[in-house]
Amino acid sequence: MKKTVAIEKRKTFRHGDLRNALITAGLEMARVGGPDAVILRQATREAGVSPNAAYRHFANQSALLDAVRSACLSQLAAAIEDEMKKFRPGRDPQAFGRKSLRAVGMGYLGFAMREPGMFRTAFSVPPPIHSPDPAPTASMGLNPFQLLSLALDRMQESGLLKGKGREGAEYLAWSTVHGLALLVLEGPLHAMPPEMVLALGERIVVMVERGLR
Amino acid sequence: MKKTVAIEKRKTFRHGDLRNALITAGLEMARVGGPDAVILRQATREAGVSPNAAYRHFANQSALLDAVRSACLSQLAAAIEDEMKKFRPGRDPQAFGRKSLRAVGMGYLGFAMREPGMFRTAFSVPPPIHSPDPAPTASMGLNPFQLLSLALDRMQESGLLKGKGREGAEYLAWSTVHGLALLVLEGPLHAMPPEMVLALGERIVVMVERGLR
DNA sequence: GCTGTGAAGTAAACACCGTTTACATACGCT
DNA sequence: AGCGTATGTAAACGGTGTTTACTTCACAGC
Repeated sequence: MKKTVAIEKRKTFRHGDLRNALITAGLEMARVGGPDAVILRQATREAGVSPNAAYRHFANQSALLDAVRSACLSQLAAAIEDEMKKFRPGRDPQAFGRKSLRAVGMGYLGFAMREPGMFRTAFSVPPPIHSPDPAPTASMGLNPFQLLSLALDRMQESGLLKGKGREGAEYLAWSTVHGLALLVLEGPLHAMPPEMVLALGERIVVMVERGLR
Repeated sequence: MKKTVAIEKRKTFRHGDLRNALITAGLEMARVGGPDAVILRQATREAGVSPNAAYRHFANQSALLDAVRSACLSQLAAAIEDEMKKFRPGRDPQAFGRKSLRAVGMGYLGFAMREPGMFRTAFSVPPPIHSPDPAPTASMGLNPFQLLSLALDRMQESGLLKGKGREGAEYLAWSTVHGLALLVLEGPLHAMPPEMVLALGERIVVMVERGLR
């Protein structure tokens, strides 16, 4: 059986948009098989191009993977945003803060379960630092880390988090959800049914909220 | 410069202990470079044996990696045990419970920082389930998960954890520390100085203890 | 003590991967 | 029109996992 609907041989010598085509192919491979599945030669094959053509657009396969990872991070951010947009400030600031934190946690975890390959790819190898993220694709333009910070800020503003509790709270909250996601995806919790995972997720967000203060 | 002190050509046709030799070589590769660095051919080379000889002892490279991962898990368990052995029951059961939980968390995190390659290997691909672990090397014969359960049991016995709080607490506590370890090892917290990581670790254990109840 | 049988090694090959070097094409600018 | 350069191709190299066919030798049973 042939993959990818048959690659029609293009007529033009130039591809026209090879760089994007490679990223798209890579993204799909990441979606299906995680970071180790993004194979440079395979991407060129799907783009209907010779293997080394890729090197006109990426220094090496690692650079391609970087681009794919960036795309994965964007999708994760978008998933979190979707979850956050369900709530508006309203008249109870504390409830808004809590709901924001919950949205980040569950959006994160939900994406990990819905798109394990992309999630694993997003966090495969070190993106040097979280500050200058070159892919703010999602509509708010914030990466997952910044979305979490936003939620924590809301909690602080509403008085749910006092001064000392706010410092570095990103790291604590993130660690918690990230850890659960990975234990479920590729750790010993692999066989746990999704509804139980989500229940754990709810509980873990509560634990963070209570434990941070 | 030659690696591994020069492989002396053995005189006997049989190697004698090839399986273990391959695991040992693989473990060292994992230590240095993580799961992706355990290369079957390289292992046979270091054992002074032809590449396909490995297939007399392992079905494929994945099977070799499984064995190496199992060894990594054992080392992690041993590191946690070392941390736990620093405390004995004493006359304050609650303090003992708290110290036990802290030992598990910090032992886990400390190993991750001291031996990133082994740690990443230990949790690379799914060990099907956590129950029938074929490598109880550490002296108590408990795997990391079981050591955590033990610590939580102590907290429960001492009254620090009431009935409902105890259920599934393993997953919550583990997620937290595991997440921090991975964010530090291969995530956006890559550049964080170790002392700050340890401080976060202390704080996270407190958060768990307080958040669980 | 001889033998034969099966476990444990070797040799050679295959397909696939990333990457490099040398060459071909055609786009777009002057 | 012509040319420079960005973008493609062809062919090759070394490394990987894996398979197939052959060789060696330790040891059990006569």
